[in-house]
Amino acid sequence: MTADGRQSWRDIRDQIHGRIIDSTYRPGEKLPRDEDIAQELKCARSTVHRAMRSLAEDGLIERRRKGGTTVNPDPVTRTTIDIPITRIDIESRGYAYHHHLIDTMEIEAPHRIAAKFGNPSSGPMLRIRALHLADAQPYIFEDRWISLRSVSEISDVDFQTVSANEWLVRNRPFSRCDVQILADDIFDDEAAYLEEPVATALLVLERTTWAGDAPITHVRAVHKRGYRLVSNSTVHDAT
Amino acid sequence: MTADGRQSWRDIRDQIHGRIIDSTYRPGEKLPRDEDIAQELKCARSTVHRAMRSLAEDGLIERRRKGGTTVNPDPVTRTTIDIPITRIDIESRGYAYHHHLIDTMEIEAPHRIAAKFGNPSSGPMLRIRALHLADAQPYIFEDRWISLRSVSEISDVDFQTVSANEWLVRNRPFSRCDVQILADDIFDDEAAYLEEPVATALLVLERTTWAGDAPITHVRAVHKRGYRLVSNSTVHDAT
DNA sequence: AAGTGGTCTAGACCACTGA
DNA sequence: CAGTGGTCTAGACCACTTG
Repeated sequence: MTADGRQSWRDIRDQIHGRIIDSTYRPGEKLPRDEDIAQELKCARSTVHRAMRSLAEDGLIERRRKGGTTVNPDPVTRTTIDIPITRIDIESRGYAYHHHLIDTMEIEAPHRIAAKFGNPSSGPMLRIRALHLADAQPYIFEDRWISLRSVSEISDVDFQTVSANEWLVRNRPFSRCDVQILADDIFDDEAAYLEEPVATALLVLERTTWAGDAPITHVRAVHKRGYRLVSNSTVHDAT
Repeated sequence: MTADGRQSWRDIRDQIHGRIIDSTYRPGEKLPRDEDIAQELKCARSTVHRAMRSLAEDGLIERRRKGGTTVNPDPVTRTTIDIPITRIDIESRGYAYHHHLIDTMEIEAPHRIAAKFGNPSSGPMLRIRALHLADAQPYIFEDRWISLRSVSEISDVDFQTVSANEWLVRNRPFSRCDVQILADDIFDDEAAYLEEPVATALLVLERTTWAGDAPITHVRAVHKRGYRLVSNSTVHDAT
């Protein structure tokens, strides 16, 4: 509620949310039109729209033109995670950052990598393997494939100075990004670089990015034992 | 661009984004006021606002009243993940779902659990341990603590019929949720329930939720080997 | 073809916060 | 206390989609 007695979109959201919780609007069911809700709750339609968008972003409802608004029958816990540039991650924890380039090569991507892009003919790629160190201790091992066709400037970058991770994040906007998180058995070489026993399962992030339909990069980042991904604390200031 | 030649907020967003990429607006630097950008790009201030909100949601810029808009000096890859109700997760993969309640008890939370809520005196809690099965195979082991003070109705729920997971998601809206993702060594009992060797590290999700300041639940969910968390594919339809 | 959500505009006022 | 972003309103029109 604002100072002059008008309803804020948060109020409207909370009221609609309340009706979903108390089953006034049941899972799978259709809500009234925005305009009708606006009239009932005495606010502008755009305010209802703002509230609805918030609920839709949280995955509680689904909206379709002409189809109307329906309550998601299977609510989810939606959380957002920030994956920082590795150097920043390490420095923000108070460690000294070092970056060790292991090797690079230009080859055709093997099928399992091309498949990540959903495109069997993804062309020649630059493969970069590198180790990120925190206070001289291994922290993240990364095995990266970069499309030479989509990112041709990459040949001019000196990866001794800047990590591929940082260069790409800063210079290559992507329009699509897939992230997968898993605990994986690590391979021989990964184990060696991270100084862990071979059989150990560690936290792995696999990330694939595209610009439009063009593949940019796929990276497998194997994290040091004990690493935790932490969600952005989403506070929905409940009244 | 809309049919009648007006700029859509996506156009505006892409133009501003472009200026961040090409260093017209540099990391850490201040952008012009919304109103000035609106004049320059010939659109309404609210359209600029809409574009700015999108960029802020993606973590590219930071906005403050009076302080203005600044380019985030350390961009991140922001991704959202949906954690479904476990029954839905299993069924949507085509397996038969079963739920096995292991045990429940009402006790004061130990310090390590109370600490998750940031509150040493979180009161008496209900601890529930349960196993979720997919086609009769162990899938997720969950060790859950529920605040009896905040969720008093919980005593009336029959956890043979509905899992605590599902009941809470459907009936207890939360205003804050912390999620942590890690690959953890599993404990003796967890290993036994999941039929994995004791030393194995598996994917673990720890979730803590509050309603306002009141703790609701903390759960540690240990996932079957091979489990992958997959991000919502964010498509930023690039032009 | 018609209905519903999505967006844009213009203007007013609020609320936070940095100087 | 003044400046900037945040929100609300009313109205018009667009665009998607379903019947």
